[in-house]
Amino acid sequence: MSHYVTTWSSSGRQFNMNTPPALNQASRKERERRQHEEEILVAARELFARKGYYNTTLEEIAHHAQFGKGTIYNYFSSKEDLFCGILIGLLNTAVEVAESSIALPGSTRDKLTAYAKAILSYSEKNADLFHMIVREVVQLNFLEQSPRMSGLRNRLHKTWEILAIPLAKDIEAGTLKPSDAVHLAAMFDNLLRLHAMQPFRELFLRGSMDVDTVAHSLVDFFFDGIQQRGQNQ
Amino acid sequence: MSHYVTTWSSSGRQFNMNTPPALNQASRKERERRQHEEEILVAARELFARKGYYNTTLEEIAHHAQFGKGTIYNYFSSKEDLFCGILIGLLNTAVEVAESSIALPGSTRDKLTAYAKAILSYSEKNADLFHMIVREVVQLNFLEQSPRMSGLRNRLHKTWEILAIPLAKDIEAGTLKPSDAVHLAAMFDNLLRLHAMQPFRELFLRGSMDVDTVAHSLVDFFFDGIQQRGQNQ
Amino acid sequence: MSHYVTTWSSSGRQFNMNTPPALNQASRKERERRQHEEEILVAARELFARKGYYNTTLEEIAHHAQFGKGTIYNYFSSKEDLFCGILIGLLNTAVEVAESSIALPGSTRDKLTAYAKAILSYSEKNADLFHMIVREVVQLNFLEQSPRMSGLRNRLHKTWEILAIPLAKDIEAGTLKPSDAVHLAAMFDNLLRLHAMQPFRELFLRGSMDVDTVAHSLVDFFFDGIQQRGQNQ
Amino acid sequence: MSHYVTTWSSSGRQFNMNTPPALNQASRKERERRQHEEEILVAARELFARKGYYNTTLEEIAHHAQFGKGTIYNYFSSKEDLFCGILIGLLNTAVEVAESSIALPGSTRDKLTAYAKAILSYSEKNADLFHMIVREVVQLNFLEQSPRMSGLRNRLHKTWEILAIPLAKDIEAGTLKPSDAVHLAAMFDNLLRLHAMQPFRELFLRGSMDVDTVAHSLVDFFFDGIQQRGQNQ
DNA sequence: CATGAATGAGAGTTCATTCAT
DNA sequence: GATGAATGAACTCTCATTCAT
Repeated sequence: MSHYVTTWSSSGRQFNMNTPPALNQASRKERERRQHEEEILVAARELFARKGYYNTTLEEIAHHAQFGKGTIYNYFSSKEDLFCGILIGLLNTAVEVAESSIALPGSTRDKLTAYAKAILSYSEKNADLFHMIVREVVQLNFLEQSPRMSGLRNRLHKTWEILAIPLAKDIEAGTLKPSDAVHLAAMFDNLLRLHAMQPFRELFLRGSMDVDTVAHSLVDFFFDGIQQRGQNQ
Repeated sequence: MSHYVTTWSSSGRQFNMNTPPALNQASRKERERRQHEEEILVAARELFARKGYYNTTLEEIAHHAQFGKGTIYNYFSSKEDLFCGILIGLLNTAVEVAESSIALPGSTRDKLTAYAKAILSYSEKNADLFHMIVREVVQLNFLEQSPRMSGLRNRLHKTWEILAIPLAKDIEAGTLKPSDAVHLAAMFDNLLRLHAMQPFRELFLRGSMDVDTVAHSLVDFFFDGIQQRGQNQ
Repeated sequence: MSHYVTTWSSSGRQFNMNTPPALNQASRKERERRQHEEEILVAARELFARKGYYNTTLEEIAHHAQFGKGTIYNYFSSKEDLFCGILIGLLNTAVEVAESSIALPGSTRDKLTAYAKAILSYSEKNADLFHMIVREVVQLNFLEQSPRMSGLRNRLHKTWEILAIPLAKDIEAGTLKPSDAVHLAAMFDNLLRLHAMQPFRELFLRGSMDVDTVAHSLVDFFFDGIQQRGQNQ
Repeated sequence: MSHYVTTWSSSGRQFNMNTPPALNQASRKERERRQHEEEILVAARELFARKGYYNTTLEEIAHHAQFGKGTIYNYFSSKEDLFCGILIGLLNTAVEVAESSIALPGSTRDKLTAYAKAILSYSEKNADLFHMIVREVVQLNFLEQSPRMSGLRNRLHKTWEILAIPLAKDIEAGTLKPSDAVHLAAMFDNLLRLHAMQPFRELFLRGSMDVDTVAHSLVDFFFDGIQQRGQNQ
C-alpha cells in the first residue's frame, strides 16, 4: 500500500536530497530549519487535535515542541499561520494519496478502497487529527480571511475532483447511476473522514475491525447501499 | 409534514399551558422567564452560528438579545452553559423529530425520508447552525468537562437508536444486509447533517434542488448505493 | 489672572451643571464617568511625564489610578488613545487660555504677558507635562496615524492663530516689523514652552524667578531683543 | 563656511592618519572597525530619525546597515548605547561648530550667524535628526540612567557656554542688556533647533527661504526683537 | 430581576539580547 | 569578527465573570 506514498511529511513538500557536496553547507542549515518546522508542526498538531485550536496556547505548543515561545514566530507568523501550515500539509497529503490511488490498476472500487485504506491508516497513526479538521476547517470565517488560506478549499475540492475521475468514467459507461461525480466523491470522502474521526471510531469500530475491513465495507456500502441485492422495498 | 412536530422551541422543553387560574400569577412570571431565556438562546444561536463559539463575546450576545450583560447570568451560569442550552435544544429537537418520523406509517424508506426532510428543512431555516454543531460539539473536551454536558452524547446516540429501530427490523427480515443497525443510522444521520451544512450545500446543492429532492436522493443513495441495479463490477 | 479660566479640567470639556433634578439620576452616572476618566487621565499624565510614553505600562497607570487594568479600556480604546486624551485636554486648555488672554484689555504686550503667565503658572503645577509634550507630540508618526489625532496639529496651529491676531494688527499699524504674524506667535509660544520645561527651568530659573518675572522678561526679549536700545552693532 | 568643520563624522572622534608604517597592520583593522561602526551609526541615525527610538528595531538597523543582528553587539553594548553613540557624535559636532564659529573674526552677530548657518545646513542634510533629538534627548530618565550618558548634558551645556563667551563680552561692554549670557545662548540655540525641526520648517519656511535668509532673520530677531526700532508701545 | 462598570487572569505577539557556529 | 536562530520577559489588549446599584 505504502509504495505510492513518497513522503508523509506533514508539509507535503518534496525536496531533492541529491545536492552536490559543495551545497551541503547551505543544505545543513536548510535541513535543520525544515526539521524544526516539522517538530513545531507535529507538536501543534497533537495539541490542536487533543484540545482544539482555541484551548491550546502558543506557550504549550512551544513547550511541547521543546522550543521557546518566541522561536515559534521564527517559523510561523502567527498562531493562525501555524494552523494553516498544518492544514496545508494534511490537504497536500490527501491530494497526493488520491492521485496515487486512482493511478493504481484495477476497478474504481479498487482505487477507492486503496484511498480509503491509506487515509484510515494515516488517521489511525495521527489520532485525533481528522477530528480536528472536521471541527475547524469547516469554519469558513477562518478560511476566508487569511490570504494563505485562500487555496485550502480549492485543495479539498481538488481531492474530490481527482477521486471523481474514475467515477465519471463509470457513470458514462452506464455502470453507475447518472449523477454528479464530484458530489459522489465528496460524499465518499466525507464518509471516510467521518470514520477516521476518533469519537466515531470509538462508538462503532471499537478496535475490533482493522483498517482493511472498514475500508472494504465502506466501499461496499458506497456502491451497493444497505439493501440486499435483488430486494426492492 | 409538520403535524408531528409539536414544538420547534429551541429548548425543546414541553410545558403545560393548562394551569389553573390560581397559579397564573406565578405562571406569568414563569412565562416571562421562559420568554427571556428563549430570546437569549435565539440571539446566541445566531451569533455562534455566524461567528463561532470563541469569536462571539457575551457582550455581543447580550446586545443582540437586547439585554444587559449581567442579565445573561440570571439565566445561564456561564458562556459554556449557554452553549449547552443551545445544543440541548437542538438535540432534543432531533430526538423528537426522529421519534415522530419513525412513528409515521409506511416503509423504513418513508420514515427516513420524513426524518431527512424535517432536518433539512429545519437546517435551511437555521442557516449555519448545523455547521456550528459539527464544528464545536464534536470537541470532546467541551463535552466531557461540563457536568450539564454529560448527557449530550447520549442524546445524540439516542437519535441513532431511534432511527435504528426500523432498520433493525428490516435486517432481521432479511431485506437489508446484516449489519449494526445503529451504525447504519449514524451513517445516515451524518450524511444528512453533512448536506445540512452550509458550505456543502453551497458546493453541491446550489439552491437548484429543493429539500424534498435532496431527501429522496439521499435515501436512495443510502439504500441502493451508487451502482446501477443489476450491475456487478 | 484666573478670572478668565473657567475650567482647568484637562479634557477641556464644558458641561452644564444646571440640570433639572429629574435628570440627576442620569447626571450622577455621567458625572461619575467623567470623574473616573479624569482620574485616569491624571494618573497617566503624571506617569507619562515622569517616565515617558514607552516606559510607562498600562498596568502602572491602572494601579496609579487605583483601577483595574481592564477598566482603563472602558474609557480609552488603547494606550495611544489615552495619550491623545491627555494631549487634547492640554491643547484645548492652551486654546482657551490664548482666547481669554487676547480678549483682555490692553496692549499686545499685556495680552502676551497674560498668556505667558497663565501657561507658566499651569506648567509649574503640572511639572513635567510640557516636557512630555515637547518630547512626544512632535513625533509626527504618532500624530498622523491615529484618526483621533487628526485635529491635534490644527489645534496647536489654532493657538498660534489666536495669538497672531493682535500681532497682525500691530504689524499693520507699523509698530512691529513686517513679518508673518503666525510665525511670530509660534516662536513666542515655543519660547514659552521651552521655559515651561522642567530641565530648562532647572538650569536657568532655579526657583529664583517667579512666574511674573519670567513672563515679563520673555515678553521683553520677544519685543525688544537682547540688544540695548539705541545701540547698533 | 566649511573651513572650520574638520570632520562631520557622526562620532565626532578625531584620529590621526599619520601613523607610521609599522602600525599599519593594526591600523587597517582599526580603520575597518571604525568604518563599520560608522556605517551602523549612519543606519541607526536614519531610522531613529525617521521612526523614533522605540519604533525602530535592532533588526531593522542591522538590515539597513547590511550587517547581521549580532554584529551590532560587537560595536555597541546595547540599543541604548547605540543611541548614545549617535547623540555623542551630534553634540560633539555642535560643540565643534560652536567653537569654530566664535573663533571667526567679526562681531557677535557674525559669529552667531555663522553658527546658525552651519547648524541649519547640517540639519537640512540630516532631515529629521534634530527632530529626534528634541524628542528623545530631553527624556531625562534616559540621560540619567546610562553611565555613558552622564556627560551628554554637560556637553549640551558646554555648547551654550561657548556661544555665551562673545555674548558675555558684549554685556560687559554694555552693548547688550544685562542678563545671564548662558541663558541667552541657550535661548538662541533652542530657537535655532526649533527651526531645524522638520515640522516647524514645513509650517513656516516652506522651502521659500534658504539657510542664509533664515539664519540672518533669526539673528536679527534675537538681537532686535520684533518691534520696530524707535517705537515704544 | 436588570444592569454595566470594574476586574484581572491569560492570551498572542514583539524584540533586545545571547551564543554556538 | 560575523551571524541569525533561540530565547523569554514584558507588553498591550480581551473578555468571562462579579457585584453594587
